[in-house]
Amino acid sequence: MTTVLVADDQPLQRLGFRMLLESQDDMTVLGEAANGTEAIRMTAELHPDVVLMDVRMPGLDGIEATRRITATGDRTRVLILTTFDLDEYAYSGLRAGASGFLVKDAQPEELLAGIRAVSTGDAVVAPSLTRRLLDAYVHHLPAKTPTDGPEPTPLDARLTALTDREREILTVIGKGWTNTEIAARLHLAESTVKTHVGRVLAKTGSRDRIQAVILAYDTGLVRPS
Amino acid sequence: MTTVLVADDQPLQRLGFRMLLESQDDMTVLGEAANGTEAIRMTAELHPDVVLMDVRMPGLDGIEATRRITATGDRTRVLILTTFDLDEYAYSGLRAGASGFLVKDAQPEELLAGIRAVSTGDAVVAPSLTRRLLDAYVHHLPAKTPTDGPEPTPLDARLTALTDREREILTVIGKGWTNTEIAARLHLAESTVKTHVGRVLAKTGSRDRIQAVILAYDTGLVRPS
DNA sequence: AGCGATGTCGTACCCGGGTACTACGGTGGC
DNA sequence: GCCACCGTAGTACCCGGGTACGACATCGCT
Repeated sequence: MTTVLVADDQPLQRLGFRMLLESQDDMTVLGEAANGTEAIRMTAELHPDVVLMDVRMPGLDGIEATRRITATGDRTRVLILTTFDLDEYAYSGLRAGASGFLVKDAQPEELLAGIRAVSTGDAVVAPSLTRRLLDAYVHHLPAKTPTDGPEPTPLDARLTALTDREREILTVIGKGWTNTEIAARLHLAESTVKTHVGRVLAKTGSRDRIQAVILAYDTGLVRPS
Repeated sequence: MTTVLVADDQPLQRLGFRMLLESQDDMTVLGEAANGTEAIRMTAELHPDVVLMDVRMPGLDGIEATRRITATGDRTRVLILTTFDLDEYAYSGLRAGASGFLVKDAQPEELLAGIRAVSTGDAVVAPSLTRRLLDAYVHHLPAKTPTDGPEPTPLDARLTALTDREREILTVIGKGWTNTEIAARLHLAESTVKTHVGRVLAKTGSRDRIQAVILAYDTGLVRPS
């Protein structure tokens, strides 16, 4: 059963979503939020699998709400919806940690498929956006461009939020050390290690140390031996 | 009207495919096969335009069935489906004469588009595979004419001790999947997953799945995303 | 026909990992 | 002087991971 929180300032729109989702026997709507602040509070309270997040809302908008929700390291995934396929929303939304970005005029089936996808950890992007998103992405990727070479460590944005100590912890996590080993070799109490690890997971949006290991490799913080 | 034969050992999966295909007014399902042998027999009998072929089936598997079907010189095209984007399957599948190779968790639209494509003689490959497939191809281009060397196994010695299934398990461990997720996506009991994981750890000399993740990355079994 | 390898599923048990708190000393900035 | 941040440490609790069994079906090989 996928639990969903609907965040949209339009009551009628919320009702539409609720009707659609409740018609599915594998989905249930935990609640409705009318703005970003409510969405954050209700997410912390109800822990839905997925938050259906409208971009335009009075007060705290959907992008900022997404950023704060994903920053908690909670298991909740955010699927952003907007009326228009404006690029800047998509970019900032996905950078804010959203698992997906769809346009509101999509087919109901697309929306449902999108919710199911993000609930299992996958990501979805509206087809109308995919191409432009990919273009922008690959424009940032290539190491084979002869122009700019001085990029040894383009670390993931998620790593910049870490303190030095936390990055150190992430490094040894990436080496496969257990909490006990970390405590022994760094002359710390195991409880302290747990505190650090917990903060690293929260800040990087990793659900467990395995995800953190993968992140360490993907960002190059730890290199294959 | 495109006629399709569905070959998959999972009744539920077959039902899903049938529902999807029958909902299209330009497609119809001629029949369902639960293993490779049945698929071959029913293909010879019904002459479908396309066979939707699962890789993993009891008895004769999808790859071998594909080989025998395409060897008949019949007009029937084979579109291979698998749960994972495992390279060896793709290689051997396409070498077996398949017209396409898609992953099961693709969007229904992708699947439908794929069926229509192969029915008209085109070929389709899952986006997640395209890159590696191209890499492999260009790697085969320079001066090498390998007739018997389809197995690029520079893998760590510890990996050779694993069975195919166990290597699959290690791959998804490397992707950070939990046992519960593995069970769900591979249609296995969690106890079975635990058994596999335990054997993988024992054979690779890993004390826990974190070490296994590291091994998967170090050997290149899983590549940084 | 028998046998080993492989894949599947189950139960029972223990332990490390992760969370949710609280707490306190040091340090640097304003 | 105060406060935000950081690093340290503790307790209590729950759950997923890993281990150790046993069991059964299929398949390939001899």
